[in-house]
Amino acid sequence: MATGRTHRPATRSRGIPEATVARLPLYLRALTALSERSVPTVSSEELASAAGVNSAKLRKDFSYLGSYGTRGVGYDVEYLVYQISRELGLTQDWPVVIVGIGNLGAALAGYGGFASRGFRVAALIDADPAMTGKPVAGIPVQHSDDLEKIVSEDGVSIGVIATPAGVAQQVCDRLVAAGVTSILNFAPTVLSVPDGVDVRKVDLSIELQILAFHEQRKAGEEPGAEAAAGGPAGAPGAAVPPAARSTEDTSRKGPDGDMPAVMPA
Amino acid sequence: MATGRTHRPATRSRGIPEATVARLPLYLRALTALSERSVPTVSSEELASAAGVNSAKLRKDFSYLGSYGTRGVGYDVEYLVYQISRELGLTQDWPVVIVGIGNLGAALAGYGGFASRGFRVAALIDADPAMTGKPVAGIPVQHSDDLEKIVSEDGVSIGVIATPAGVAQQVCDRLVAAGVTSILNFAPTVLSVPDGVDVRKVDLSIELQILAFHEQRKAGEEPGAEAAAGGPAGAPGAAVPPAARSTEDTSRKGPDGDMPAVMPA
DNA sequence: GGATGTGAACGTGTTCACAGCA
DNA sequence: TGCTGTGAACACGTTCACATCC
Repeated sequence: MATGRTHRPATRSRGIPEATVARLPLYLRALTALSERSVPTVSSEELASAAGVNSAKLRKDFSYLGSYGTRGVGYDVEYLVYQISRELGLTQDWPVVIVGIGNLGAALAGYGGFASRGFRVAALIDADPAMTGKPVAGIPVQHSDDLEKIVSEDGVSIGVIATPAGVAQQVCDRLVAAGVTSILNFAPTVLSVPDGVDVRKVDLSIELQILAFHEQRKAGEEPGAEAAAGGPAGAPGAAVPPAARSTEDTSRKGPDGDMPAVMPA
Repeated sequence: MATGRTHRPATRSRGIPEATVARLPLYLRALTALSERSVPTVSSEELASAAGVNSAKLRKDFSYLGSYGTRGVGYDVEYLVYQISRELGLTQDWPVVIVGIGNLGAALAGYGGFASRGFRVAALIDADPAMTGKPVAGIPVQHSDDLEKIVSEDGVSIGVIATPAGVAQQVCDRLVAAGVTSILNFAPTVLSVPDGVDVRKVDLSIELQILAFHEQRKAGEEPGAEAAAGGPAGAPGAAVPPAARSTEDTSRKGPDGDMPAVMPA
């Protein structure tokens, strides 16, 4: 969803579509579960429903990886687990640093899904001296003064930023300068990075806002729902609309609910 | 990215593309920052760069909302803040419950980005009796026995699941039964919900896996980089490849790095 | 002049439907 | 027969480039 840039437009190599790459982890998880239950093979139909996609998409996705699978039978679970892992680069060890050990950083440090997928938390880093040395999820927190040393000595190429927004860019700059080339950003800021560095972004409040959008639509369009009047339900006594257009308001073609007459300067 | 279903294909209403909706919160954040600095107007160019998108996309996005903006001048910051907020449904108050108050749940409870966007944490819910009554981020944790009561009494329509994967589906079922129609899921599971309920999913390990994929590519294709041999760098001593195909291995057209000869049953 | 707003071209992703193979 | 693998059709999203209006 938020990759900094697609590295090179289509560097010769058999290009796996980005949308497919984003689903491989989903398939991998479903396959891992099957593997643990010692299921030997799955059909595209079964696997698709376990992963929450439709089977045509799944087959298409797999076709980009190669012709694994057997017609009339399905896919060999173990074999697919390996192929997808390899494709994603999970057959190698990825040391990761987490910067910013608040509640979120701590949650990430203790998240089981990392270790089981080839990711190793190489270090936890925080700027607060009071945290230094304190173990979080069994790993002692190190001070951010040592960030560069940690990254370069451990050959870390993936960094996770879980700091407040205000310091995220400078943490990012230091990580990049020290050699990190992939960043997962939880701070609600747009990070700017040089070419060749990937940034992915996870934003909790954005997700909620998208849900709110759809939620609002439901209320407005339901056959016999809540206090639905004309347009999208007249908001109850909550946030006060900030301000309005200065000069005219003719020619505004805002579809409905134009503006409650208020005024700035 | 992971909406349960597009509610109704295109229910008469002026449809705002999903991709646009997903970017509105981004614009809103950038605009809010400008508003706080009392900037009166922005050009699409300036705003786009603050939000991390290109200006053509931004203008197209805004054109779906209506003709806000003035040719030759730009957009009125306050006005746009209001219009986008309204479009997203943030001018009303959304009570939210968070279920599962571990580190992640606590991080969410304390996350400033909620309150400032019309979201109100109505309740924190956890199954552990030892947590009950304990305040987290200033809000006392309630026991999950009371989930239904809390949801219905407070008119909660958005629920956040931050529980372990094992109980996520049953928490989800209870939330839905109690009246929740939008769910933000942090548990690494595919939730199944009835029609009309939206689910969005945030998965930490998936994001890392996507980064790993690109990271691996970089190493393999860089002009003069790391231990690059032929194909995508021979993985150092890490995860052992799980298993191989049973019968043949002719006819496999796995593009490269086919399989290290091992065997299941 | 200098910006927005938008049709048209393009590219990406999804779905259909069926050929091909075990 | 039953499933995978995939071309072709379609839908969605992005970018270009320019007409339009302040």
